Amino acid sequence: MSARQPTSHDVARAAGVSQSTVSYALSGKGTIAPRTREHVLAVAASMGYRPNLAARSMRTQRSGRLAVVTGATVDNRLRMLTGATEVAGEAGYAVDTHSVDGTAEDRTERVADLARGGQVEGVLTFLPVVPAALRLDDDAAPVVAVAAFDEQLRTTGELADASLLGTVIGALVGAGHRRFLHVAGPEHFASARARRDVYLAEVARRGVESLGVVGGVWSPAAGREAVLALPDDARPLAVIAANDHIALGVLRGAAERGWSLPGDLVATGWDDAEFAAYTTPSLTTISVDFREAGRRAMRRLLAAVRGEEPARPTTPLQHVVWRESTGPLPAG
Amino acid sequence: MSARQPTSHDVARAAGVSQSTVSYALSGKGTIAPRTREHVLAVAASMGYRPNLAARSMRTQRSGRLAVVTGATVDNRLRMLTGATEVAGEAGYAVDTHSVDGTAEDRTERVADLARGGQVEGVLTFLPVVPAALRLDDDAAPVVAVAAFDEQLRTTGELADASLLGTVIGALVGAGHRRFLHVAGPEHFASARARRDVYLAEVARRGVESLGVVGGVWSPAAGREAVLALPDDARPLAVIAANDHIALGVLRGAAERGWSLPGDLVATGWDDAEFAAYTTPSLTTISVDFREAGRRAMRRLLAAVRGEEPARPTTPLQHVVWRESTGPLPAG
DNA sequence: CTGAAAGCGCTTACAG
DNA sequence: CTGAAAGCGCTTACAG
Repeated sequence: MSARQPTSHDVARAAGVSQSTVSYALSGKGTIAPRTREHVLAVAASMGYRPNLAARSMRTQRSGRLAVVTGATVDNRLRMLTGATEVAGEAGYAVDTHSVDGTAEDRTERVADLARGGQVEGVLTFLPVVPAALRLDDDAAPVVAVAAFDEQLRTTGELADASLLGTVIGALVGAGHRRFLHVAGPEHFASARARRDVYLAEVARRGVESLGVVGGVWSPAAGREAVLALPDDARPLAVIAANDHIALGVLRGAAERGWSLPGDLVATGWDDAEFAAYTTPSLTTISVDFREAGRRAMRRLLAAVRGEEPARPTTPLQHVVWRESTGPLPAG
Repeated sequence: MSARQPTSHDVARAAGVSQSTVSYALSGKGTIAPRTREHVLAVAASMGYRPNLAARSMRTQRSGRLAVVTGATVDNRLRMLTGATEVAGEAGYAVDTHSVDGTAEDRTERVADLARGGQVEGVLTFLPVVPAALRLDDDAAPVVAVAAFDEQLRTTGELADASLLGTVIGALVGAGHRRFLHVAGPEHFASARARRDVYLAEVARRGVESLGVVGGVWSPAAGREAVLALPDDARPLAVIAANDHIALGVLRGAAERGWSLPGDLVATGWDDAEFAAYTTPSLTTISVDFREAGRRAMRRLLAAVRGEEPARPTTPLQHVVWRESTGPLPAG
């Protein structure tokens, strides 16, 4: 057995100073002579001293911990988590990951529990919650929901920004497409609702035909079934899928019917998943910088924890990537 | 402002007992009269009491925290993280997520830092580390590496188990295939090495031709380039890709050359990614239960933390899923 | 069966 | 500029 972690007391003894001097030297807070400070720092480093966070947390009454809530659903949350963890670490926070399943109400309850539990200073959730069910007292930790979309809740709306779909539909109309179909994501995702709403507004505004909105899950099966359910004379058709997984199912459904792209059908996805450039045909989609989204979400949570106003990021998180699944388009 | 979190002292006052009695009642450890215990529990619950983990940790000299190390790479780690978090939570541990980038040496250094830092009781890494570089003292926290493959390191070898590839190659040979190619994953992944080794052993053992081992990254680009680099007379060929992303690139490369599956080429992947059932043709692959892999990895870490022998799981984590990309096979 | 008390390792007024 | 001391909220021998 070797020695346990050195404490500030051990460092003090080795440096020939008092324990409080060690603390002041390390924090840089008190009025410490530069020579003393450097000496203490050198001794602490040579001993491999690391402050005990539990003790610090007890004394400061701040846990130094933030919770991030994720779920098992397959999507881009690991990249968001990566970005969020980076920013939290730079700010001196540890991130506790919580994996939550169940209904939206279950998840909301778990998030509320975390915010009220006093173990964390803030909660960032990557899963939709039900704002009306998220009853938090004044002393609960702040909650930031990524891509949630409600006034009561602090939110990072950028992932729910669907405005680029206007660009996509505009270009397809410009290329001669007159009939559209939307395969939507789950209703409780703000991003899915926003994409559906922009789709409906765009087809109405541009006076083109819509065969409606179908789907409701982030799954290739939804896209495949949407195409298989179409009448033969639905062609030519432009299918706007709410994400790349759904769009992949659209490609698959078209292949099963013997419909070819882009002649019978064109398709678009969302997210620029790793597979999107390698399907046949490759998928036109909207690329999203999820890692940066995670960074921004965490910055927003940190601002809430500190009671500051969050910085309003200006650079866009999304851009359109045109590929083969939409066929040739007029330049512009 | 409302009141801060109640402490065991507050509960004691409200229940008319001493603070130590509250502690014994909650932990169930001391010799507490059942009536007293129930009363304390009821009062604590009514006040919404939650023990301060920092204080507990300070007193018990155990942090109650485990670190999980992930990275930004796109793969199935979120599902593994989900499983690991579940098991840790059930065991009363909080999980700190650390996102690490850089070279294998950088990552190893970060993992070693975490193990030595004294803030966590154990470290689970989903990224490969360099065992030789992971110099840990006796008092460092135990490290478990998922799919690492070295004697020095505790490891969960199941994800690196490539034996099912023998089944796959056997069936393909039985169907008449005589020429194979392997598109491998990165050398520092134990799973990639194991798949390559089984591939080489199987083609040698069965006396079929191998065009070699190419690749080296978990990316569709590697699969696509491998196919584009083949001579025209490589057909008919069976391509064994180290994962589904690579296999997707193989499909794409074949499409670009005008080669059809399964006539000119058959292909297999690994992981059963969500897209694998929806490519055209759909992908024969080896399905892996990543969530269960995460659970088992965390159980292994918990066993190491407790100094126990880990349970040896018996149910398989992987199974072959035959789909269109390998064409029709003889029954059996 | 219950309570008084020590102590985990810090931070931070306060005294010198 | 430095040190002695209090106290954060628990757990756990120990005394009664």
